[in-house]
Amino acid sequence: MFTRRLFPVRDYDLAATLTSGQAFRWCERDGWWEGVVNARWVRLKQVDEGLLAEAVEGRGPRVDGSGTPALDSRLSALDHPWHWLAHYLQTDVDLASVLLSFPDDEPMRTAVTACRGLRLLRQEPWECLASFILSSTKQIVQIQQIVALLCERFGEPLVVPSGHERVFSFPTAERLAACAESDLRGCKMGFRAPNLLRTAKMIAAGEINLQSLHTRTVEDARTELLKLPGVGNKIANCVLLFAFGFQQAFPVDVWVMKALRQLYFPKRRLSAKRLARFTATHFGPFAGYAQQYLFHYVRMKNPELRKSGRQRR
DNA sequence: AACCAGGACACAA
DNA sequence: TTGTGTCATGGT
Repeated sequence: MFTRRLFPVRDYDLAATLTSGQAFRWCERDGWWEGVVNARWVRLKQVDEGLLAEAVEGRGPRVDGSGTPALDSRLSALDHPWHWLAHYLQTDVDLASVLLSFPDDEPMRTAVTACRGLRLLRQEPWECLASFILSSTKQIVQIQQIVALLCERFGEPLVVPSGHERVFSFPTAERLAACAESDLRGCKMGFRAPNLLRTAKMIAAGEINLQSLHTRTVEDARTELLKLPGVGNKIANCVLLFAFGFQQAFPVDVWVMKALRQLYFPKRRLSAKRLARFTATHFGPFAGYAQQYLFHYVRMKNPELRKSGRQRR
C-alpha cells in the first residue's frame, strides 16, 4: 500500500523546517509530520539516522496544469523513485557550507546556534505563489487554515493509507480560475480573494508561465512575478526563494524587519529602502538562507509563539 | 479588549 | 521618494 524510505542526513531539524513559515500544509500526528508533496500523501519522521518517509505508491489523481512537477523531477522519476521528495526536502544540500557562507557577526552566530538544522524547502511554484498571496498580514496559523479550506473545497482527493485522514491536492490555477470571488472569500481569505482569483486567471491563461521562470535570472523572474496582482516585493522574494531556489532572494516581512532593526541597527532608524540595500550585500550568496534563520530566530524568541513552532531535536 | 499578523496598492505630500 | 489609509479575519 505504501512504501518507506530512509534519507540519511545530518543537521536536519524537520520540525523547525516544516513550521518555519515556508510551507503551510504540514501537521503533526502521533509522532509523524503528515503532508502533501507533488500531489502525494506523505508523512515524515525525524530519526537518529536521518529522515524517515512513508508515501503512497504511485501518484494520486491529479488534473495537470500549472501544478506540473518540475522538469527535473519528471525526468529522473524512473531512476530515482524518491527523487521528488529528496528534492522537496533538499536533503542533498550541504548545510555546513551554507552556514560557512554567512557573515561572521553576532546576530548570525546567535541565530544559527538557536536554529541548528533549519533548512529551506523547494516547493511547487503554483502552490507557493498562491499560498503567499494568501499570507499578507496573516499569522502563520491562519494561513494554514485558509490553505486547508482551499484544498478541501477545490483540490482533488488523494489516495491515503487506510485509517488516515483524507487529504486533497492543492487546487490548480485552472480550478481556482473557475471559481467565483465569493467561493474564495468563503475560505476566509478576505481581501486577498480578488488577488488570488486574478492571479489564477493569468496563470491559467498562460499570460505568465511559472515553469519558464526556472531558466531566467532572478531579476527577470522577479519582474514577471511582480506583474501578478497581490504580488509585491516581499511575496515575489518568497516565491523566488522557496519555490525557484534563488538563494539570493531575501524576503523582508515584519519579523525580519524586526530582526534587522534590533540586531543590526539598534541605534539608528533606517528606512526600509536602506535596509533592503543592506540585505542585498551583507549576507552573501545564501542570503535567503540567512534570512530564514533570522526569521525563525526572532519568531521563536517571541514567547507567545514558542509552543506552536517550537524546535525539537 | 486592544493589538497585530511572512503586504499590496492607490494616493497624497 | 516616503508616508498614510484601506482592505478581512481571527489569534493572542
